[in-house]
Amino acid sequence: MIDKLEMFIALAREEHFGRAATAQGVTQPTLSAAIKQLEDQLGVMLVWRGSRYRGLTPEGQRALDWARRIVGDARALRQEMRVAREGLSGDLRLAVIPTALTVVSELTAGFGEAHPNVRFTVQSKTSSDILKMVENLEIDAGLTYLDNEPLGRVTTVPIYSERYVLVARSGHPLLDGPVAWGDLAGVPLCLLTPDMQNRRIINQHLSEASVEVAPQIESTSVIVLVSHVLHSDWATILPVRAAEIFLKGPDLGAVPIVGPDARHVVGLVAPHREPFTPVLAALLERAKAIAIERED
Amino acid sequence: MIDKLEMFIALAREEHFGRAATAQGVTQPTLSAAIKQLEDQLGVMLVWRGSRYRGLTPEGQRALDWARRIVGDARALRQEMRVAREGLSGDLRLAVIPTALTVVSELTAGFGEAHPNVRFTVQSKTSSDILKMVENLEIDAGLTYLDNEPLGRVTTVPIYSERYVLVARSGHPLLDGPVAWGDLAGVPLCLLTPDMQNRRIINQHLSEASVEVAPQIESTSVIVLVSHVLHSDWATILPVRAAEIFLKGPDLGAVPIVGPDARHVVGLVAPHREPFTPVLAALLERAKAIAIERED
DNA sequence: TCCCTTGATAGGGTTTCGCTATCGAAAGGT
DNA sequence: ACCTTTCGATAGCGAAACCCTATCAAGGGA
Repeated sequence: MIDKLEMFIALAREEHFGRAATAQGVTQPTLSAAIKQLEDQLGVMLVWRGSRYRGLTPEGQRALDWARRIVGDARALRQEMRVAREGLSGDLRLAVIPTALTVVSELTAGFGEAHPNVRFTVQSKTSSDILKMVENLEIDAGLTYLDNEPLGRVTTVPIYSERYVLVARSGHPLLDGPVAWGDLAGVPLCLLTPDMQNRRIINQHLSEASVEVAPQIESTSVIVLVSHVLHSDWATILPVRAAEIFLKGPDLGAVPIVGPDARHVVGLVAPHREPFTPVLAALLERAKAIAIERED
Repeated sequence: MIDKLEMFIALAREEHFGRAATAQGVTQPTLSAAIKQLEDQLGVMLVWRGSRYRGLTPEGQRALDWARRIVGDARALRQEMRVAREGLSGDLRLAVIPTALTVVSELTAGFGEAHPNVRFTVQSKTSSDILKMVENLEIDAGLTYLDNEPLGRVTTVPIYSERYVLVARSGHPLLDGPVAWGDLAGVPLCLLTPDMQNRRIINQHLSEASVEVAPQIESTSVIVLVSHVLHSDWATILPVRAAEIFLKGPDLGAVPIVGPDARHVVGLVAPHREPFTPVLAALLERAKAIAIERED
C-alpha cells in the first residue's frame, strides 16, 4: 500500500507514467498496475486517463494530500528507528536558493562534529522549485525566502534578512560612497535570471525607484555574475551574504545599497510533521542558533 | 507495511500475540511473523521477547505512536475516497459513558435524515476505556468527561456540564425540597461502581461535605440503579441528563442537589487528525450545534 | 499518411503471504 | 518436584501478489 502511494506521488510529480516509473526504480507496466490497483482499492478514479497522462481527478488531488502525509510519516518512522539504532545518521537533502548557498556551511558547521554520520546533499534551486520539492518529499528541507509563501503544511525557521550591495571591480566609480537604488539608472549590470525570486525582488526595488534596467548578462549562477564583474566593467547586485565570499581579494569592491529597507527574510522550510524526525529536529535547532547569532 | 503496523497496534493493545492475531483475523504464527518482519525492516527490536509478551521496548513505544498515526491516516484516506464515491456512509463507532447514553440520540438525531447511509455502533464504556479506545483507533469518537485529561493528540468538543439530582421513589422524604450533599449522610444509596468516573466525582462531592457512604448496591448500569430505586427505599444520585428519561411516570421523583457547583464537562473526544474525515467532521459539527442549543 | 510517443495488456518466473501442525520454554497448580 | 497449561516460535506448503519482458492500440505531430 505504502509503495503504491509512493508511486502515486511520483506520478503526480512527474506527470508521466514512464518517468515516474524510472524515478521509482520500477518499470512502466509495474507503475501502471500499481496506480490501477490503488484506484481499485479506493474505489475511485485518481488520474484522468486518455492515451496519456492528463492530470489528477479531484479525488486524486485529495488522495495526494493524504498520500504525502502517510508516506512522509512512514519515512519518519523508518528514520527514527535508524537513529535509535545507530545515532543520527543518513543523508539530509537540502535545496537552496543561489544567493543563500554560503549560509549552508554555517548550518552544517556544528553538525559535522556532533553527528559525523550525517551526510548532506545540497542542490541549488529556485525558490518555487524548493517549495515543490518540500511538498513532494524530494528534499528534507529547503533554504529559501520566507516572505511570500502561499504555502500550507510547512515549518519555517527565519535565519536572516537580506541586505543588498552593489558589487563591481575595484575602481568602479560607484564604489566611492553608498548607493541608492535610484543611482543605478544606466549602470551596466549583470543579474540573475527573472525566474529567480531574488531578481524579482531587485526588479521591484529598481522599479520603485523608477529605474529601468536591461542586463546584458543574465544567469542562474552567482559565480557567472561575479566572474563577469571581475573581468569587465559591469556591476551586479547581490545580497551581502552571497557577495562577501568574493570580496576577500583586492580585485572587487562592494557598497551597500541604501533605500527602502525592505527586509527579505531567508530561512529554513521543512515539511511540517509532528513530531519532527530527529535529524530534522537537530537541523532546525541549528538554524535557530544561527538566527540568534546573527541577530543585529 | 500498513497491515503490519495494524498488527503491531493490535499487539500493543492486547498485550498478547494470540488475542491480537484473533482481533486482526489472522492466526498467531502470521502475526508473529509480521512483527518479526517489522522489526527486521526497521532494524530495531520493538517487543521484549521472552516466552511470552513482556511489553514494548522504548523504540517500540515510539514506533507505536507513528504506527497509530500512519494507520489512522490510511483509514482516513480510504474513508474519504468512499465518501467521494457514495456520499457519507459507513459505520461510525462510538463509545459512551453510561450517564451520557441519552445524549447519543441527540447526536444521531439530525444525522439519520441528512445521511441515511451512516450507521452508528454505540457501546457503553468507562471513561478510561474510551480514551484508550480512541488512541487505539478502535472507535471513531467517544462521549465522556473532558475535565481530567492527561491526553495528547485528541480533539474535544464540549457539549454540556453535568448537574446532579437525587432520584428516589415518589414519597421519599428527601424529595420535598432541594438537597445538599451534606444531607445525604445515612441515606441508603445505590451508586455506580467506583471504577466509573461519575462515581468518583460523586464520592468527591460527598467527602467534601464530610459524608461517608457505603452503598448497598453498586452497578455499572444506570438501569440497575433506577430499577432498584423503583422497587425499594433506596435513592441514587445521577446527572440530570441520565435521570430524566426515567422521570416520565409518577413513580419516581428527583430533586437537584445544591452545593459547590463544580461543573463536570461532558463532550466528544476524537483522534486529532488534519483534516478530519468527512463523517467525523459532520459529527463534530453536530456536537457543536447541540452544545449551543443547550447553552444555559 | 506515417511515425513516434505513451500507456495498457499478456504471460511467466519469483517472492511474499498466511495457513496448519508442531515444538520448546516458562508459569502455575497440586 | 512433577505435571499441566499457556504462550510464542518454527517448519512446510499452497495461494496470491509482485514485477519483469514483450507486445499492442491509441493519439499527436510532421
